[in-house]
Amino acid sequence: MDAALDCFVERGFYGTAMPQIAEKAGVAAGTIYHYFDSKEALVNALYRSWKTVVAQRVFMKFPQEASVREQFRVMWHEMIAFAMEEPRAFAFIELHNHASYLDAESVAVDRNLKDFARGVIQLAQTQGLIKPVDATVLMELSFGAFVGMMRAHWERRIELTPEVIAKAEEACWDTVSAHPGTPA
Amino acid sequence: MDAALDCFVERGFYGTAMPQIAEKAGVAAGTIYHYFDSKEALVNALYRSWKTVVAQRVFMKFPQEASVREQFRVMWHEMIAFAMEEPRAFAFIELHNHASYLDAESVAVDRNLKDFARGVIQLAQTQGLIKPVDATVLMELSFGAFVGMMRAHWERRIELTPEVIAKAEEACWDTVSAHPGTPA
Amino acid sequence: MDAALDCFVERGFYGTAMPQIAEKAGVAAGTIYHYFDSKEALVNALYRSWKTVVAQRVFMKFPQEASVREQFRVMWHEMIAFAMEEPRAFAFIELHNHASYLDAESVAVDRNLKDFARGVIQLAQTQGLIKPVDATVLMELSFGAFVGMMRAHWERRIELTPEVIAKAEEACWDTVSAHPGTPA
Amino acid sequence: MDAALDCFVERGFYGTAMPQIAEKAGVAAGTIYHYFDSKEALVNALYRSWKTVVAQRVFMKFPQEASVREQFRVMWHEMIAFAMEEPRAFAFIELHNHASYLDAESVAVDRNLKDFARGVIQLAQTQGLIKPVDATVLMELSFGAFVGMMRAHWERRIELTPEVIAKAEEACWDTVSAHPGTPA
DNA sequence: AATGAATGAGGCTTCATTCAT
DNA sequence: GATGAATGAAGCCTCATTCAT
Repeated sequence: MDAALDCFVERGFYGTAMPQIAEKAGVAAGTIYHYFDSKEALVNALYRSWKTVVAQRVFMKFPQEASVREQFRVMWHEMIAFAMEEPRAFAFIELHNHASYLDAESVAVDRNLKDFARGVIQLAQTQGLIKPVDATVLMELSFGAFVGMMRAHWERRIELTPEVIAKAEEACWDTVSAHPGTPA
Repeated sequence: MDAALDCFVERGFYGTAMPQIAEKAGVAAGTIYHYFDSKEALVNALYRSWKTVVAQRVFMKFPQEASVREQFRVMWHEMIAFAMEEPRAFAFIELHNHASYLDAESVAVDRNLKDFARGVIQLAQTQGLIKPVDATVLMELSFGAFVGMMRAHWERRIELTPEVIAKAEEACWDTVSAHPGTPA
Repeated sequence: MDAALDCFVERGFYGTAMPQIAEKAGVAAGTIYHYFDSKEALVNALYRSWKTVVAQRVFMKFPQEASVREQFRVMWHEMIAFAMEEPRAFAFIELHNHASYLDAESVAVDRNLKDFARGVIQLAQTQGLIKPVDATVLMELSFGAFVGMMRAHWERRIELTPEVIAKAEEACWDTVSAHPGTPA
Repeated sequence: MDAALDCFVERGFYGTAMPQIAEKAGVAAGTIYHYFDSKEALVNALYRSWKTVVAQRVFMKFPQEASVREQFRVMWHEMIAFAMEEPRAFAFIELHNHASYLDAESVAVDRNLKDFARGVIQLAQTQGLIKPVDATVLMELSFGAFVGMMRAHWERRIELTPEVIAKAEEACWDTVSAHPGTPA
């Protein structure tokens, strides 16, 4: 249900009432329960659905054979592209704290993408291209920087032109690179 | 009310019931209303209170005369120190999306610290020490990286040893530095 | 909701709890809110509904062509009939002070009937049949006398036999008549 | 407590909170309980106090030796005078339905004045000066007319000039008089 | 005597969920 | 499959009352 996304983005899980979602969707309140067992089931389905979309995009576009620098760039731009095309979905999955109602499966879907990214980093570390720091830390720093930028964009505190995006990507590469500042 | 912090951290604003807070605080539900007009007033007071603590720490310790590199390091460590000493407060103010219930004053307090950080960055940019990118973007990237790391720490996905912290700080400096990789 | 009438009559608007109404109606408390937005909406709907019933009765039965004396008698007996047939409704709309929660529309409905009655009096004054006193004053005196009698009846301090009613009607006619005491 | 009068007049007994009364009185909430055992005790004390004032006025001024017509006039004007001098007190005791919280003593005080008035009427009836109708009915009609007029005055729907008051008094006399329309 | 913080029951209202249609 | 009225527990908040100061 796409209406649920709107509601959850705006007021969070607990702040959203099922009748509100139903109204925005143009259906009766009871109808939702034909498709989802409960409010939690709905939010988890929504979360998994969008997390999977992101993962699909990143996995599909990931250039296995390209250089690490290029791989980083592609992943980064893919996530930006998603965040720009589906701002509400991005805000929902990344700008809210879901800890208290996500089920095991949703958590697993989330870990999937992060594990993949960490794997890429770890591989690159063996080649000396990435800083010799715990890969999870680097991944979180890098992803956190990205999320921070997108949050500012969501709150209209910055404007993301292609140039800004490119510069920000370089800056994030510097975050993880073993040889930052080196021309791509 | 310190009990409110616990509750809000765990389940967010809408997910927390006033009686829950009262019980955790060991007082009657009605008592809270002697000190706060409403649940919203409470969450705003809490938010402002802790945001102010962070701002105080950063402002007090900020080395006006030191090098930009040193200034960055101090600010970063000051925030880390706060996040480690008051993990719940940090999780509350940075790991949740407060957009729908913060009042104007709370928003202003938040902007205060960010404006300060941006000012520091802008000044350093005139000296050519920081990347020539929109200062807000750099600030959000850097702060976002920090928050991302702390979120991973909060979720026990990474462990923050002094060494990891130092390395992470360097990585974040590389994010904004015009000459990353240069020894401090 | 007819149960609301019972409750409001007995303890007034503020003295009545929604759950009490729900219980008396044999429904759940929440059910009331499918039909009325709030307690105030409920009391206003109830007030308007009954005021309209009274107005309808008086308007329908009003003998446009009859003598003023006959018109007065008809209006008076129509109101008595209503008060006797629907004692709770009458007690609710006339024996309570609604000032603090009636909305504009409810006030308008009320004014409707009083304007009509005043108009009748004013017309009769031009014929010299009614005392040359401000029509509103006469109307309020007359209606007040009626309400006073009904209040005493409600409180079981008097018994209203047909004979008493007829005598009271005559007395009230004397109140407004320019030639009281004249045989009808 | 004079502040209580203001509150009760405006929103009734159940609609008024003790802290509101305390605030308006400029004292602490607890202070009220030094003088009154409960909210009900307070409202009953207030009711009795003012009812007694009215009774005192009427009894004191009642011209035992004068004509019935004069007695009626005096009682009527005495009540008008009270209602004009203490409009809030009058509105409180006569414009609200107190049935659900008045105690036995308060009811007795009320009955006192009405019994007196009825006695006067009954005596006059033996002289053939008053209509041969149940005395209580006549008394309620007359008093109801008075209250109706004062309610309209309270709601600013009429203006009570001395002339209007005199005319209204005559009209009310006609209500009860066995020979209405006869010059005083 | 006066205070006002504290209480906790209870009031109004919302909401996730059910179920007869 | 879809509806939406109904439910009743639970949420936010108020309030009469108490009591330590």
